[in-house]
Amino acid sequence: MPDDIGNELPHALNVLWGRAKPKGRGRTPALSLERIVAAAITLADEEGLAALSMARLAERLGCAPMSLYRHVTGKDDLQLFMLAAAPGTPPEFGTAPADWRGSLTRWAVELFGVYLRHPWIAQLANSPPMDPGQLAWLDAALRSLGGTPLDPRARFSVVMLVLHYVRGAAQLLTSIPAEPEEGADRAYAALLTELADPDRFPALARAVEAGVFDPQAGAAPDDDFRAGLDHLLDGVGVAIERAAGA
Amino acid sequence: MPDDIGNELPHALNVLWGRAKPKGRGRTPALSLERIVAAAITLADEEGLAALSMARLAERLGCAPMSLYRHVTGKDDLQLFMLAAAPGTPPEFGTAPADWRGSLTRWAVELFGVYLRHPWIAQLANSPPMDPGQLAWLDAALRSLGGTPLDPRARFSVVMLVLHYVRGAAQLLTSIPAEPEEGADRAYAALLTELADPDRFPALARAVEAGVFDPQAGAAPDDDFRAGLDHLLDGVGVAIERAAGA
DNA sequence: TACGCATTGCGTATATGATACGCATTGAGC
DNA sequence: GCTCAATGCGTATCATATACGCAATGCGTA
Repeated sequence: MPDDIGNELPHALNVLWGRAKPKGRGRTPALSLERIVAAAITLADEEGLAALSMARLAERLGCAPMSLYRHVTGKDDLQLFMLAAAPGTPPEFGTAPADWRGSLTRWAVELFGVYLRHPWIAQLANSPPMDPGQLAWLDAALRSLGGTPLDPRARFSVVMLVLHYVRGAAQLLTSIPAEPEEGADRAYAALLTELADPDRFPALARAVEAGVFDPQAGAAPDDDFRAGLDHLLDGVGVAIERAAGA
Repeated sequence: MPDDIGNELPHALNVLWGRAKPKGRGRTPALSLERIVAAAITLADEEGLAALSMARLAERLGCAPMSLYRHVTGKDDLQLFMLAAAPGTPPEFGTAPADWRGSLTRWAVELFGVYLRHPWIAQLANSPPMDPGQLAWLDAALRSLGGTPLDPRARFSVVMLVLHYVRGAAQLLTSIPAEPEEGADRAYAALLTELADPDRFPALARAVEAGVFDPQAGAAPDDDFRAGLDHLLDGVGVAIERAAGA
């Protein structure tokens, strides 16, 4: 790993990959990158990404806005750090687990939980993962397929498929307020009932009528997620059997 | 369809669903909602979502920034209009096409094209679709499954699965600059080669080594997309056969 | 034909936010 | 105790969204 890695890379990546300079003497830092990132994550979790401003973050940390810039080159940089830190560590399993489906399911469910806890991740992640945090998750997912006969390209394709599904499902779920809030908009289901004109949107109208959008009685909120995931993994199973037969 | 539909809804939705008031006399409008939305879409396409500001939009339209607010209540409103207009109309097929797989594939490929032409859609769409434009796409996808034995809930689940995949794949593709641009960062593949330490990320290192991230010689850019889509539809096929057998 | 007013266009002002720049502060090592 | 590097932060600037109200304008009507 040569040390000229990121001459043109965002500052955050250089730090995350351990190329921080060993600063010695000087004033004792009252702030630290870890504290800043942790506070930023908490703020985004509690009040949404739109509420995350340098000023409000500084307020929470009890420091002046400009103090943050000693640890972070800018807001983009901060957001990269947040993306790397928030997901935590992926589930552990060996290099070639016997039960690929169980492993990958666990991975997906845990990642789903991450997205639900930090909905802003989905709004932020526009660039491909390049930090150690996200690459660890990616590696874990690839490892879950280590015991299958799939070739590397197919494995990656499967992992991306699962990743996109997890992300999309979480984003959809967090964007729909579960209950008709006191003040604002009625429930999504009720709205669709009014808007889905059977002449204009026949299939949609039938779905609404069948109660697809009504909250399921006694169902866990991630039941729909699990059902879709199972469809998806059925397809992966087909590909695996095909590769095994070939 | 009662006319008190959207007392608490965003202004854009009321307009889109045809509840615009029949204004009569007055000064002849030099601006129109259509022109504003079209210009906003062009701007976002050409310079990215970040470059879309009311001031820059007004500049392009040759009007003062505040003039826009006569047609749109705010920037959020404008973005709703953009989301409704940009996708255009979905592919046409009957209520119960015989070839569900062909229909759904066509739908997915066309939607993929929409996302590639307008990458900002993926960054914007945080709320569930409620405008006629997006509901038309949703309806078309549901119709593609009209001839299958899947129940309504399963159909919706499948459509969401495809939608999430299309969105995620397009977002990933547009976020990676194909070639190492002159100025900035090297290609993603080269970067991963340096960062994927085999001890820390064994599965990822193996994938990199196998050339998963290298551009395929003589392959269309959407080949990877089609491959993933086929995996996905295999899973749908399994579900359909299961439902047919039951 | 001329007038009145509804409706649009826009100038001004304000609030919020990101961040460049440079000075003040402080504490570890000499 | 002194020095100086590194931190904390005050001030200023620029971009942006948008409230508010006046000015411009042309249709319906007298």
